[in-house]
Amino acid sequence: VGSSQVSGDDTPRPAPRRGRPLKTSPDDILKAALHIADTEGLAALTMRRLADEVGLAVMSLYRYVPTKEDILDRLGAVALGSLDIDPDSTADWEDNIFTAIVGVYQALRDHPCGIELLAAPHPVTGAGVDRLRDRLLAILYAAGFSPEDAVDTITTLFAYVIGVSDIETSRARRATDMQQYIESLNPSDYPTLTANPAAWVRALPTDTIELTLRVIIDTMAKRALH
Amino acid sequence: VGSSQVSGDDTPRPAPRRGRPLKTSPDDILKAALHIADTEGLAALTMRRLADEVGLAVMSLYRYVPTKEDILDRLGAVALGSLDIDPDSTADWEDNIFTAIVGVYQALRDHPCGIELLAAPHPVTGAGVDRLRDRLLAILYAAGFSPEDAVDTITTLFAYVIGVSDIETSRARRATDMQQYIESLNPSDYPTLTANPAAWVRALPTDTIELTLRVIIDTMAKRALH
DNA sequence: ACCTGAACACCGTTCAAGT
DNA sequence: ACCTGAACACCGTTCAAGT
Repeated sequence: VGSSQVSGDDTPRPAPRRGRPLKTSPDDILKAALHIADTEGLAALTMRRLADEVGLAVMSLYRYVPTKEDILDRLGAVALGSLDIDPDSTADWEDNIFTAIVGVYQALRDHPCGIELLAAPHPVTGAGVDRLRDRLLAILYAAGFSPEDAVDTITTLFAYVIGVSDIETSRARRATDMQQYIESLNPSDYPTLTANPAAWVRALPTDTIELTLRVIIDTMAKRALH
Repeated sequence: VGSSQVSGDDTPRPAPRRGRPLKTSPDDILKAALHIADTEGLAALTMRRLADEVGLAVMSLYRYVPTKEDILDRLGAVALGSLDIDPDSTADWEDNIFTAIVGVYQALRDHPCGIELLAAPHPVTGAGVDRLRDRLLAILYAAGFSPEDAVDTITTLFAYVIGVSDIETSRARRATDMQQYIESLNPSDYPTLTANPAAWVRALPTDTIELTLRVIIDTMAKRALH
């Protein structure tokens, strides 16, 4: 994770030779965009806001970036493609899958905007994400999974990890008013919910998340490998 | 599910007595909003688009609905609150939880905008959703779960169900171009992924979803009840 | 060669005017 | 009593003009 090179890799961008020096770079703009989207949500990512952040006039952004949609594409690639999946050949395939998917989860926690982008109509692609898909499949194929079982397993693991990240970041973004809201409900209408308002806003513990992932892997393996 | 009454319940709205008859009702507006948001996504839900749909000028909407945010609130309540959870007292608590969470999944499939709303910074509340939370907790408390274990179990099940719905609807909305994209990749870079482009766009089978839910319930029960 | 303001078609919403 | 257009502060983006 955490490489400072933020741009997609398949985009050669030769440095300018002469003339006025550039005020910034596509990479810096993308880094600023990622920061805004992660901390304030995708809705806060505005061309005007972004221009402010990098100290440029709005229209100057278009010198570095073709369109806002392109920024979103690259954001998805960065948020989810920054992790390196290097299966440990001495480890169980179960451990390799587990480690990889925990990496995905951590990437989503580091970059909450990744979740919003995964939910968006636009598919999240890019070298990093595609490599991730490819490596996960390779691990499962090597373990004896059929293509269908392998994809179902990856989808199931992703679903869980996306769902957890989704719940956690939307909870985190909306401060603490959920507990107040529960406390304001009529106890006779919602007796069980109001009996313990604090429990509901509790974060899912890491060991529960990891246990669930391991159980999913086990279950899918049993089904796929008879 | 499927009641025709779409409004929240805690909002008494007395019928007008005299004067010009109303062109429409808050309920009809909400129904139209739900339709747009479900079929075209939350981003397509525009006050202007909504006004068109109900045959009103934009500003006339504000006679029925205080603000767009209020519409979104009610949308969440409708999308997720329309299901009736009535635990069968003759059945296992496991079956009751399973049935309820499958109901949630179906509600999310019927109303994809529910997913977008759950990911939004605004919490999804309303009588239906709160009752659902209350009933699920009650089932688990009765089974002997601690408040923390109960909430963790519900969160885990919700996470999975939200993640699956999220993946499925975003796949559905983006037509079929993901397969084309995979086919366009360089096989030497992504050998496993490109070997079977069709497998990736496959929908998660219902029995895999149900198996996963049952396994999660089992696992959490084992942990919570020693 | 790089940067930027005015302008356009959108968005939600206020407010005063129409019937 | 109900409906609605003009107007405002936003949004992404085009295009012509500034240095």
